[in-house]
Amino acid sequence: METEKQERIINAALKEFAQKGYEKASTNEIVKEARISKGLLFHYFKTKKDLFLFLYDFCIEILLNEFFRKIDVMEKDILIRLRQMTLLKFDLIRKHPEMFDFLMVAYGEDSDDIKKELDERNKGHIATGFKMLFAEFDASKFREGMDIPKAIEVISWTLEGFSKKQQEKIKLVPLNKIDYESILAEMDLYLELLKKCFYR
Amino acid sequence: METEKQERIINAALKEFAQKGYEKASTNEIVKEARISKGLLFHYFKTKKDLFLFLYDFCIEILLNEFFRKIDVMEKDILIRLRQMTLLKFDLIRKHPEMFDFLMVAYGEDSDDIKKELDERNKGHIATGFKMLFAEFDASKFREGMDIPKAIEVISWTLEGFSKKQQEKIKLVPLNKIDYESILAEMDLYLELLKKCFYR
DNA sequence: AAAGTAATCGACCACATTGGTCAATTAAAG
DNA sequence: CTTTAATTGACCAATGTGGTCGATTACTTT
Repeated sequence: METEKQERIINAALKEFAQKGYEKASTNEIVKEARISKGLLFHYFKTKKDLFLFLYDFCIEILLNEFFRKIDVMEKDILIRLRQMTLLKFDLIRKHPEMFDFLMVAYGEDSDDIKKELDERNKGHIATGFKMLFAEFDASKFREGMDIPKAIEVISWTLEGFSKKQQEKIKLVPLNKIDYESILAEMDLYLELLKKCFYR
Repeated sequence: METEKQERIINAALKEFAQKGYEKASTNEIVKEARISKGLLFHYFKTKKDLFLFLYDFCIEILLNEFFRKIDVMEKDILIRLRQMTLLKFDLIRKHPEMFDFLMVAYGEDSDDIKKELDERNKGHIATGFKMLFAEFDASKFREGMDIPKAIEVISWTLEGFSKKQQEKIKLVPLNKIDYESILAEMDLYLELLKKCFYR
């Protein structure tokens, strides 16, 4: 099958699911957007559920792989590591916005039809990866008497809050002229502030 | 009309809208849950839209009023003020969880049918209230050379992140035995940490 | 060229659900 | 006893659903 048609189907489906969630998403809309017939869609994916779960695995595979491949586990400075993770996240959103949106919606999905399958898959991903990200950092950089786990949480929440704020701003601007440099610079101001507070 | 029946209708509608959003919410489900006839619902609220907007105004009135009535605008210590606001939010969620959930969903609603009306209303609320909350605090408490607006954002994001974390925990526990004291105590640890960093 | 096979189509289906109506019944008030 | 208000639920046209299937097209293989 031509890869271009494949892409059309995948993109159409991602978009539809991301926009409306599993149940409200319409296979009719998907085939319309992908410019294929109803029959073809159900020829390749036997059911709506199959389609959804295929997309899920597909996106996880790509996004998570890219994330873990690029991350530098040798970096022992937790502040830099968190900064790096945030940057990676930004990149993924920029490069694969549809996949990212889809996964976000899938994560919050609670339709009985797919909940079980989704939970199973998540156990693997979440448990496997995200513990590793905070392991073996250099605790000696923190000030004495500092509650380090709490400090790390504060940093994470700050980065998260900042990201969300930027994400909302970006939605209102034409994509071609977004000044990533200045966003990055601003983020570093927050990190500098926290560094002065938390580090020796 | 009996207040008890009123409450049944309101609660049923809040629950349904909060659960499924405006469009997916079913008037049939609402009347079933409220144990009234279809006709009666549309006798009081001419359309689904009317019902939704009534609920919105109803909840805003109650929750926002309660919030602004209880908040102490004389408190000049921004850390204490933010702490207070978080506590108030906790209280509101505990006392009116359905209303809170409903407003959260309503806030993210983007159905064409109601978007216009919702935006109009929001302009008023958001603009009016939330600027005031950060006005006239005592900036002299901060360390010299500190970027105060950024510091305040960090505090806000921390409180937000902490709240969300607790909210998720709470969902998994039977409501009767939640230890609010210890949650509060833990929150104060974060605030203490930030105070040491940001204040003189 | 013929035969076979895989890709593709779109009309069609049975079914569920929707927001909303309305003539009729019951309950309350004057 | 009459008037008025509250309340019912069967009913409606419309829309949309996920999925099927026999027919058609396009491509290979013989």
